[in-house]
Amino acid sequence: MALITNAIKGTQDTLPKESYKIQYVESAVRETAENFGFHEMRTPVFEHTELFQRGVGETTDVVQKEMYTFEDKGGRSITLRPEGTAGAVRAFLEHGLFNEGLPQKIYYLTSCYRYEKPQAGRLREFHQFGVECFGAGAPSADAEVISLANEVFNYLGVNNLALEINSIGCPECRKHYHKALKEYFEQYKGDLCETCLGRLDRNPMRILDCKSPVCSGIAEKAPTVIEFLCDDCKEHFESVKKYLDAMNIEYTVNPQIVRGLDYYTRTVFEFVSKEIGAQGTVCGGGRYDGLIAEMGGNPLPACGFGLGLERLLLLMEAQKTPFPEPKKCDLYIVSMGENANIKAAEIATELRNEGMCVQFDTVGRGLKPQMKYANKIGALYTLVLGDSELETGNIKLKNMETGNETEMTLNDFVDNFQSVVIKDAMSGFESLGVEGIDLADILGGTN
RNA sequence: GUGGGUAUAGCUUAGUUGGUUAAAGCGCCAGUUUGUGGCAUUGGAGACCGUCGGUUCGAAUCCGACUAUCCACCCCA
Repeated sequence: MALITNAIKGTQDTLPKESYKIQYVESAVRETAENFGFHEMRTPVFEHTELFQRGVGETTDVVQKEMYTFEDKGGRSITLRPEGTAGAVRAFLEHGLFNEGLPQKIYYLTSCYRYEKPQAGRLREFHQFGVECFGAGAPSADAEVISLANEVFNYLGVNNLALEINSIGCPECRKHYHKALKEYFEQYKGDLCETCLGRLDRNPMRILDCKSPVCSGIAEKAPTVIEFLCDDCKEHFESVKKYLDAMNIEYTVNPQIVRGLDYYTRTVFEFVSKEIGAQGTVCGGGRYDGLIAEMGGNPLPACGFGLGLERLLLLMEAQKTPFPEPKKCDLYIVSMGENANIKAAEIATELRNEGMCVQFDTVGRGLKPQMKYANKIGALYTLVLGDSELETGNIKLKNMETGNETEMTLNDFVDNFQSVVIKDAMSGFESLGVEGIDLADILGGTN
């Protein structure tokens, strides 16, 4: 296939027949975030490369080998954001949001870019819903963001997600832990895999994450971070758990969780699924008390998470989670001849202004193909408009589901179509035994 | 970056031990019905069989390289 008709490796198109699903997910996360008092922040897709080097951490894989970095025409090194937190912190500092009352609770829905080899649940362009809670150091903040993610899953009806939490402590207790880990792993120096040997000096915590059976076997008996937490960190972690219990959120403590971004401190967590392949982390996050100071601000605690929308969609597909049906065409006007088509345009404009979805012929086809098309797009009603209708002013409105035709004058139709549709929709719902219909829903939220 | 699988129409696939015009279903367009969709039926459009090279009288089929894609490692959402 020609280059220009191929999307870039690791990117995806969302086609019109699928887009209602992602729109539904987006509206769900927005609504949930707003209910928690978080407000949207939008930042540019690209930033100075240094921002991510500093924020995400020079030694991380993300920075070392996965960034889309290029030089712009002014000679600046620019990078497409590989994650959302660094840019959010930058904007927080740049606009002095710390002066607008703490905590500042923000969320974002953005694309992220990482140069990785694509596989199930891993793309080069992917989309994240993320939240950040700036200036909140109490354990209740950790629980709050976890709870927000949890509510998103509840809202969407996603289940079988395991919440795993851990505390990796503050820099002070981690220093002691690193030392202990190194001592432990050095006993097994001969057995560790090559990558883990390298990790031994740089960051022994990563060995805990190794998937090699030998290393993970050794890691199983390694000392856990939790044993090395200082009193403050220990108390913080215990308190987070109390909040989670109070909020009725199930979790397991997994001492093996080590996040790959350098900025995390204390609480880290993941929501993990076994149903979407090897990349099972749908949502990951935690506390990053050192990051704001690292970026040049006055020290402020913070926490947040990132949630992969593609992975969430994969999970919903795997679980056959129902999506609300997308809005269909209320009326298709089958027109014959130019005069009728012009009249159709006039009627369509009027009804569209009332919030109805109305379509008419733009191809120049005959009656039958137009009927077929109306059927294909799922039009609820059709109305045939030809010379005789224009002359007499009488029309037949056809309900495409039942096939019933109702005779009326064209003027009556234009005035009353909206209420006809509503009445039919109501009776449809009643026959299903559904109660408490919100009129605004039926009208597509236009009133 | 390292492995493994796959590559035939828009989609899902068939294609014999290599044999001449590459097949079907769905979808698309149109007719059967001079003004009424779904069902049925008939016809039509649509594929240099991923690309390049090799073996052969002859390659969708065998071999090689490349590319793309999927899955896994690594890492992460």
